[in-house]
Amino acid sequence: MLPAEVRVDDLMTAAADLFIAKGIEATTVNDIVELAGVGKGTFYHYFATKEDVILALRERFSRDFTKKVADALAQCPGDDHRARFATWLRGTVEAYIANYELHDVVFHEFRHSNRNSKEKEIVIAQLSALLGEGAKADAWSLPDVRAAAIAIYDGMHGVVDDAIATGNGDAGAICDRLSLLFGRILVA
Amino acid sequence: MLPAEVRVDDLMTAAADLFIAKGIEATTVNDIVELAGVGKGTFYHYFATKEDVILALRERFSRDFTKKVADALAQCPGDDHRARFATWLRGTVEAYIANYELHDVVFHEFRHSNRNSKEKEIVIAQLSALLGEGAKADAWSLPDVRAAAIAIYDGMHGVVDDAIATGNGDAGAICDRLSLLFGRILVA
Amino acid sequence: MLPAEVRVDDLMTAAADLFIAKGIEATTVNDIVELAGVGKGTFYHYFATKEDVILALRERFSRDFTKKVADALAQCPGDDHRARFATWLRGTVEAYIANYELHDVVFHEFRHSNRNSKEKEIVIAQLSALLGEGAKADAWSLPDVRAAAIAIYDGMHGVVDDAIATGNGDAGAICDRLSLLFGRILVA
Amino acid sequence: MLPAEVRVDDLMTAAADLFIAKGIEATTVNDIVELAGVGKGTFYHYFATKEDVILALRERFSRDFTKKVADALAQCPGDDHRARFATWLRGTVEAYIANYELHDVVFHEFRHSNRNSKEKEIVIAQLSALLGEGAKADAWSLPDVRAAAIAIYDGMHGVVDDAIATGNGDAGAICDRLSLLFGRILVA
DNA sequence: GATGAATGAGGCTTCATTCAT
DNA sequence: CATGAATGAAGCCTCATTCAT
Repeated sequence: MLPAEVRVDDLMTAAADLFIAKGIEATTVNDIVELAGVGKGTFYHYFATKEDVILALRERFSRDFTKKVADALAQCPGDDHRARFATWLRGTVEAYIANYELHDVVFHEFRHSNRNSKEKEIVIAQLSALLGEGAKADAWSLPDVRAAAIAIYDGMHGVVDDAIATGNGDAGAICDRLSLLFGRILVA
Repeated sequence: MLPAEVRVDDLMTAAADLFIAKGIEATTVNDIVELAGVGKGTFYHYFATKEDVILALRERFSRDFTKKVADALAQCPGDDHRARFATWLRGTVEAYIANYELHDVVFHEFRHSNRNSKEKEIVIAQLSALLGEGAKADAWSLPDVRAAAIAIYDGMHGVVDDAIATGNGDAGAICDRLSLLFGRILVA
Repeated sequence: MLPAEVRVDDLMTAAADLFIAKGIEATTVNDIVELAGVGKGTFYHYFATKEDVILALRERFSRDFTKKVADALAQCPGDDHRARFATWLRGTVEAYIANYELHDVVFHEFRHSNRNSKEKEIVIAQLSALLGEGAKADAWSLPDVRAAAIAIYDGMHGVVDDAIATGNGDAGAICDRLSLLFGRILVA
Repeated sequence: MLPAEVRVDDLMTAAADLFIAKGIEATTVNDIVELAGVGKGTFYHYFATKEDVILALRERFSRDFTKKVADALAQCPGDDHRARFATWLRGTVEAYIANYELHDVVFHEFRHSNRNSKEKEIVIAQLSALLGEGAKADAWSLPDVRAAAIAIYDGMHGVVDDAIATGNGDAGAICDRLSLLFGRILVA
């Protein structure tokens, strides 16, 4: 009888590992509890359904992701907007590379008819704010901040995915390439 | 006893409608044959497995998509690279808006652990070629054509998704916004 | 691949036997298909849920029951109302004795919040008609035909149950006792 | 930490309410403790199993029921047998109407293969005694006291059920109708 | 006394696929 | 060609009960 948090965490981690390894559908609740080393009832003590773990994983992922980037940004002088963008890009790429497998599985493989998830919205809001501040301070001009944020975010995803797929998974190189690309968008 | 093609088409269309409405997993072969108005055995006459329909749907979607854009490009003078890009963008956005629901379901919901599908590769190749030609003709310069193609393509997807989600699904307005954005990337 | 009716019947009979022997709750769908000698899927080919068999059993029971009594009554001169009541009583008691186990299980053990089932209503209507005709022909008088029908029907059930429980399960003797009792109700 | 009796009573009442509302099977021990506002362990302090509550509920119901009728009868002169029967009828109908939902659930829905419960036997014995005394005193004659008691008791149940179902749940009117009916049985 | 986390056996149901007609 | 009855493996989930705190 450990504290509830420990169990929940064990179960979520076990689930994440299996989802990554075998996919969501192929992973059974049995697999999860076996790997977590608890009884099946325990799973349902903490999660109402199998879907629930996925949702919890999503939230945990987003929370971690957003926090990591926010922490990095906090280290950055508030008025050097280009540096802030570079920091955002670096943090985002690194966080994504570190966990893209879980990201894939949890955000793409499982979509219960929610095209634009709350989670993505948070990330977009974070980037939009950064871009908006830069625009306000005339570090760059942007006719449509939100569209730019989305294009940059999804563009980043695509390029990183491609880098991973083609084996060029080095965060530094990817960031350089993306900086060049997105630098063109962030002009006066 | 209609010609086989008609049957196949009926089944694919029924499947597509159901996949969009209920998702792939929730759609059973029973649902499909019922909507198509044929017996269950007929399904297995034309498709080896349920997966097969999805694959067929993917191919049909890609074929249509690529063809539509290629046709539009064919109308365009080969040396006006900016116009060609505008044409590509317009065609792509329109085709995507017209069928994004099927696109979602068939390309995202079903991923047999294939991060970069053959189909996406074709589209990227098409755009890369266009961008490469423009670069070669000095219409613009591009340090990394493939990265630019991917970023533009995925960026476009994200912005269109957002436009649809927020109810601004007008192709013209979206293209204008995207032209402004991507125009910045395509500079000398 | 036998005709559908055969399978349905096999399954219903197997279910009935098991319900009687072990009770509804204790009987699993597995038990049923095993006894019926079919695959588990076959069960769900014909019945949507386990409850469905119970409902089907109810209807079959009622249909048989009503028909048996109606047939017996058809043999009876339409104007000898006392004889008709005796016939009804005899038929009802016999049919009930022959199948009270199934009756118990199917009508009492399983009640999905339906106090007065459609099935009972049919039987009551049948008896009410008989009593009403007798009253109209002055074979007896009855201030409240429906109440009398219900009291007689449920009273019969109770007495037969008691006879069965105490081992006096002889239909003839039971009918004699009941005739005496109910004869008092059916007076001018 | 209330006195044990209070706890037991809270649990029984919670259970009764839920059994009535959702049925016995559908009611979980969790539901019960939640409604009672106690921990799950507490339930098992006072009841060995879930069945135990049902049994306890049965006994409480029967005790209350029998007592109520016995009290009413005690007010009645011992030699006015018709009045005594009328009192019995009135008390029984009223008690039943007041609690028929619990009665249903506790006596019908849960039957551990006990067709004739000990509890019913008590009630029948009570009525049999009353009828027997009347017969001995020549207030009426009865060839089979037990059969009459059962028929009257079950007949009463049926008629009251019907009255409730058809919305004529007035105890007075029901008793009038039943008096007329059963009065015919209780003749010299 | 009171709690509620932990359990695990076992039930119901789904559904892709086959194949005799 | 077309059908749909038959299958059975496999999954999700329930819930009464226990027991360490």
